[in-house]
Amino acid sequence: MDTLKAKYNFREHLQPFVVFTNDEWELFCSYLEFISLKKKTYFIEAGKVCNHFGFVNKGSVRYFHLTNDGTDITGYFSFENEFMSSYTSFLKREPANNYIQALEDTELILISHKSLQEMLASEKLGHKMERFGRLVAEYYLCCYDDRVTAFITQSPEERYIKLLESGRDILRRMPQHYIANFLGITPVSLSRIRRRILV
Amino acid sequence: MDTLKAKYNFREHLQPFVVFTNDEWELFCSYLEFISLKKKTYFIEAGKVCNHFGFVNKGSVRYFHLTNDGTDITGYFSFENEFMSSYTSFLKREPANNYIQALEDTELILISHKSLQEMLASEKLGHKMERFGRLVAEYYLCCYDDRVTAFITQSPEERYIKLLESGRDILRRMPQHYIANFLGITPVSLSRIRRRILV
DNA sequence: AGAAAACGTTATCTTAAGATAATAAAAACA
DNA sequence: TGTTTTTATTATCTTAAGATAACGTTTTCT
Repeated sequence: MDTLKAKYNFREHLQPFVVFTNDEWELFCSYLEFISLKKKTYFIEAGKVCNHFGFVNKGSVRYFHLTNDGTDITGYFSFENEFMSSYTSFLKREPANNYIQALEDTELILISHKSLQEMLASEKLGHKMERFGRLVAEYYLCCYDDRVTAFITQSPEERYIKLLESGRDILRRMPQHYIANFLGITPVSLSRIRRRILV
Repeated sequence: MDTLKAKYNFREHLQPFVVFTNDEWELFCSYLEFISLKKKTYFIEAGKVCNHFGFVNKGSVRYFHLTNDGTDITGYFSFENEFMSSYTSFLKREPANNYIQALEDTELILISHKSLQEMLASEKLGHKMERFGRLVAEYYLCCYDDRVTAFITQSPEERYIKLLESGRDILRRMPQHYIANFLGITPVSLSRIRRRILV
């Protein structure tokens, strides 16, 4: 991985959340880790504590759950230039209840929990990192809020149509059965919905 | 409302998120507003921007959506000693898509968006308020994450049983048709589920 | 206390989702 | 290139959820 380019790209995509001075940026970068994940390998597995918060520099990942009867249910995706973590596990220091798997060869920029704590506690970066953390959490909170609202106010068909209208990457890049899981239905059911709304 | 007692209680319940020195606390308090909400009145209505983040000192509130065909769908509740806001609207400064209504005579401690911005920008409170905001957002993020996971991995019946096992306040204090909405199903359907699991 | 509203259950009917299996097409791979 | 594997659709059957209405009970209101 070209870490120089990766850093540059990361800084770019951090702008909506935090803008660093050059000095701060150098310090911040000293905490970063860069890893590559081969297709189909795991970033985190259920039962293990997620120790990193990440940024997808290249590639994409899939979040999924394994239910008691062994069914694989996809809950979310992160594409390049998006954050990625088993966030609840990372924050609570509890075992994750989901897996995160690379869907293609993927480059990640990681911040370990320990590094984050150090930055939060540091004189130079602390304040800015608190803000960064707040804005990231708020951003995802709003996303989750939308999603919960969709589950309680809309039918599966309505949720799918909304997703279509949103034009999100998911539609172009993910197989349909993952999308079905994401919408809270079975792949067979989504296939039927698609036929229904075509007529 | 006894604002002295309310402040004391608020400080107590803020502890998991932020611990203020006495000086900081005085300053913080100078930004607070105290209001009482009569039963059935609204804290926020859909279409209006939510300008306050609140804490329920006494009473309880219900969050609900009105769908296009006029159906009222309850999405959430806040009881005493919990936070309360149309958070997405508050954060994004966009019109809310939901209502928040007092279920009984309710006492609220409020922070206006303007006050919060001032605190965040202030020398004395800024850093601590960033952290406070971060921890609150993270807390709710985890709650939402659980809820979304329940929607995609569990059946309505399983969700209800989990709720039963959780022993949450909702069960004791909310009418069943609100609980049904909260679980993403109709009241009639919840009634059937209850009968099913009794046998 | 009496009237009105809200609530929970039940019944009926309709609709759609889950489970499962078969099939065909597309993609991955080796 | 030829072979798996993955994917999407379709069919059948079963199950449960939505819509609606009726009913009795409880709660709220005045």
